[in-house]
Amino acid sequence: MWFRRDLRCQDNAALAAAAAAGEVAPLFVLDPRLWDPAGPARRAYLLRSLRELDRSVGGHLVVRRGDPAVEVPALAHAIAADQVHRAADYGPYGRERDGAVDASLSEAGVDAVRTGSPYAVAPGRVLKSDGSPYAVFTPFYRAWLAHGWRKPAELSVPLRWAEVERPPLNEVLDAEPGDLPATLPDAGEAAALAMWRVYREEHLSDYDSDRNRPDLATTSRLSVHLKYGEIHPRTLLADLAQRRGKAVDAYRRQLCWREFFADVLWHQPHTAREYLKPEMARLEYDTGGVADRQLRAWQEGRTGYPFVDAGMRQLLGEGYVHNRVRLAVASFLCKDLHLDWRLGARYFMNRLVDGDLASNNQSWQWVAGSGVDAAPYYRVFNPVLQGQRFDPDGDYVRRWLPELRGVVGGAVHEPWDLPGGVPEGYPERIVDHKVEREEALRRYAAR
DNA sequence: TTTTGAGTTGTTCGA
DNA sequence: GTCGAACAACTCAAA
Repeated sequence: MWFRRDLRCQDNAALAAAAAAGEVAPLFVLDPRLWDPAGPARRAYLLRSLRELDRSVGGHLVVRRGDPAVEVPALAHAIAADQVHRAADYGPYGRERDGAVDASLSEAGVDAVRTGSPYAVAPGRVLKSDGSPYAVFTPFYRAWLAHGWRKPAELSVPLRWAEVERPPLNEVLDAEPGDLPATLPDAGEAAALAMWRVYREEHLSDYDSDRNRPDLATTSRLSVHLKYGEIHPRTLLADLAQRRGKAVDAYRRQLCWREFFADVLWHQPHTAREYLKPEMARLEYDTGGVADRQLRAWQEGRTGYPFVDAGMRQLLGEGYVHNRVRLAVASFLCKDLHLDWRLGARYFMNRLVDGDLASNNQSWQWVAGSGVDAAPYYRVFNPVLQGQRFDPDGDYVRRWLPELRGVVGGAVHEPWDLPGGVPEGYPERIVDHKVEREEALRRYAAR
């Protein structure tokens, strides 16, 4: 069983298929093509998740480093496996890699068996009546619901792990990188299931009303666990099906956004890095020394707009940002600083512990007006209003900006209006939102 | 086949 | 303070 982005044993269709075929040797390949660009937070998290997976598979996990097209057939040969099981991967690189691995397995006379995917509905399966893919979310959502999905996968026979000679995991796994966020979520399947259980019972019912509130703990924070497949969306959907209400519908709808973006990437792999709407690349962007300094201020959470800065400090501190705040900081980069969305997307992918190529890049394109079902260009987020609306008491801002902890209440969103002026140590605004909003509208209209 | 109307996570303005 | 319109353009499904 070749584990990739499905680091779990429960509700794992590929693992169930492997178990049904006989003794299973669990394998993970640390692939430099994925490891190198992952950034410190995801590297550290993956190492922790692999240790947890090793525990789940009774200490039998084999970890190898290198090109999967070499390492997977090599292990298959060494233990005389007749099948290699894996789930589907729908990313641009994953497709290419899996094709190469399948080819080398086939040469070696080993069956490559593909079962399941990281999604409830595999990308490419939901199509319009004319056979073309959806480009708007709501119709996709309706068709996705109508399409439906399988029940969680169950083992038909108990798992039996093959005894494979392997060096101790500590000798194979790298030391954790430096430059880590101060806190990372607990890794592994058990942690993911526990998170979901608590969320489902205690917070889900508030999801509809409070999910946009970064000051409250009202989102499930399962993104990182979904990213690494420590829990399958089908597991969540099966639980949701037992419940009724607007909160349940809203949560299911958010899961569908993840599937929608994966579907878009599947149909148009180049959108992982490039504009879905190429004409948007003609937009007039700021470049040069000032733009570089402003990008750095944004990255470090020193723009002078508290809601934006709190988000960027949360990214540094946790490798995670609340979804509402991701929208606000992304809008700020694109519309207030007039920078290319790809700069923001790249930085996010470097720092996020839950960084998912499809969700990250399609969402950035949505904000920039270049994606599917994109925000209209005149939809410019006002960082002060967003703060006042979604962090009314300023608790979220104070949590991440120690310089502003002395300010009471929602006034913290406009530190320049405080009686004593901007508190010591907190920067003045690097741009005037009112001016830059007009400038953004001008540039988008002129495109 | 063509038309029509709803949809898309926001802000600002003026009545 | 509240509310609807305006801010484009385009997809999609129903009529």
